[in-house]
Amino acid sequence: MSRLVEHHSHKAARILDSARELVADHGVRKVTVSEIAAAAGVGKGTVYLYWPTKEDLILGLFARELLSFLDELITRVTADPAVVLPRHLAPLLVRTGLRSPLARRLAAKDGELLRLLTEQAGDRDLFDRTQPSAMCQAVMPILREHGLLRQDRPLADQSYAMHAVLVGFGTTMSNPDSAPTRVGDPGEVLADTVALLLEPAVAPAEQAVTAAADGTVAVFRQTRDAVLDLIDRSQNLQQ
Amino acid sequence: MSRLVEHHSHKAARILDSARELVADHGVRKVTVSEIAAAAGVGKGTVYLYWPTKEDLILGLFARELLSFLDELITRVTADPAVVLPRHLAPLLVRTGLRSPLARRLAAKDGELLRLLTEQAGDRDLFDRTQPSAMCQAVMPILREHGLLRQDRPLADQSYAMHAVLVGFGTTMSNPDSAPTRVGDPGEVLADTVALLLEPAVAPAEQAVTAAADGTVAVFRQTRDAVLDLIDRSQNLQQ
DNA sequence: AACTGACCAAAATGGTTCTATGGGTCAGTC
DNA sequence: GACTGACCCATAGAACCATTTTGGTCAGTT
Repeated sequence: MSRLVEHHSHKAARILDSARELVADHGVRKVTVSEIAAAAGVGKGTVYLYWPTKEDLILGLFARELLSFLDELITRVTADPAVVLPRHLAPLLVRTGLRSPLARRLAAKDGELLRLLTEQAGDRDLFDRTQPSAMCQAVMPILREHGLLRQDRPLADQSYAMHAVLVGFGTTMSNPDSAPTRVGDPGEVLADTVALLLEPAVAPAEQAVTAAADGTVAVFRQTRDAVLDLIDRSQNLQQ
Repeated sequence: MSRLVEHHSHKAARILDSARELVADHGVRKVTVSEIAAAAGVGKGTVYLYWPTKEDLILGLFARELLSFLDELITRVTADPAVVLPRHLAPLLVRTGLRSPLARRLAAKDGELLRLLTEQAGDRDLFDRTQPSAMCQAVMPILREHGLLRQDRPLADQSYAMHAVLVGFGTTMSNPDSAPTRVGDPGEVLADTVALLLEPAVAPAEQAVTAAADGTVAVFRQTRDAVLDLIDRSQNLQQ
């Protein structure tokens, strides 16, 4: 039984789709519940059947984007454990992040969205866990433990560098005009950068890669569960 | 004969010092010419003896910060050509940038300062030239030409990667709380990152390093001249 | 010549009043 | 039970106006 209201209600699904589109285009502050309802082809009261407040709707929206993000990561890593190799993981994280419209709005400093995400302690905790720094902190030790990272540098330095590289490439890839040169595929440059920086000279055994993939997926699943919990909290109780 | 008015007038020097401090603390919009004059211990009319408008004063301020930045780079590279090695140059650029209060305000999106710097075409050109992307675009080909960069990757990719790394480390170093781990000296991590990423396996000859340093200093001098030209334009004609 | 600060006029600001907006509710409908 | 949209009321925003502020000037002083 799915915990997502849109899996049980077509109208709820349409409300979320409309909300996502409007908020991505105009930002939280500029979008009204009336507009969302109109775009979804439902009455305004219908929105309040599913979400207690506008704020809960927006939180639920952001949480679903995170869910998609995590599901993409989990799906890709489960299908091919080699995806956790830094050269594959870094471009995947950045590319998937860049395809998340609310995350991009957040990165571009949408004040109202940031305020919503950080005013409740529980929500802030989740928000913090989706930042590149938390991802690096959680995942890098696992990669290191299984030999996917070179062993001749301190892990703390490697985590810091990975974080800085993700931030730098994420920022530059989201604003190509700021880049000094045009490159074919920035994701490939990132892959190469991370490979040179972090990967060992000798490729790790397949078993080690698989073990690292399992560990990484476990972390992603934990975060995913926390996201589902937030979604539960933001919806009205289902009958 | 120096083109900087503060080298000829003690009062002009005090005005600049006061302006720098006030703008660094409060931002352009919140600071008045009266406050600057009072803090400098001069009459308000005195400010207009040296600068035609408030805007010109602020532009002159920013230009002087750039001048300091460039002078620091030129001084260090001239003193020790090895400073142009990527492992030394990258931390130098980031550290020196982080010690520039107006540049930091700009990075933190001080709207009024950004508006001032970009509304005149000539000023915008200069502003653009001080961005990391322009620096990379101008300097990387020189390093490559003299063998300071590995030759097994396209130069365009290397420039892009260097830019992304500078942006990522600059952003993270200016906001340590956002980092995943505490590291002793982030500048050292940056140095190591850039060395692994860009430097050739075999260290270049000393002559090559010196030649690269000369070429790099020439580029910095050109930018420096442009900055001096802007300073000239922002001051009242000297008698 | 260098400098000052009173002065001017334009712009900004703060306060008040009035109108518009929008989050949320709920009686009525299907 | 699911849904609707008129309605309510708190808040935001617009318009207006009086006052204050500030960029820039310049007659007078040293």
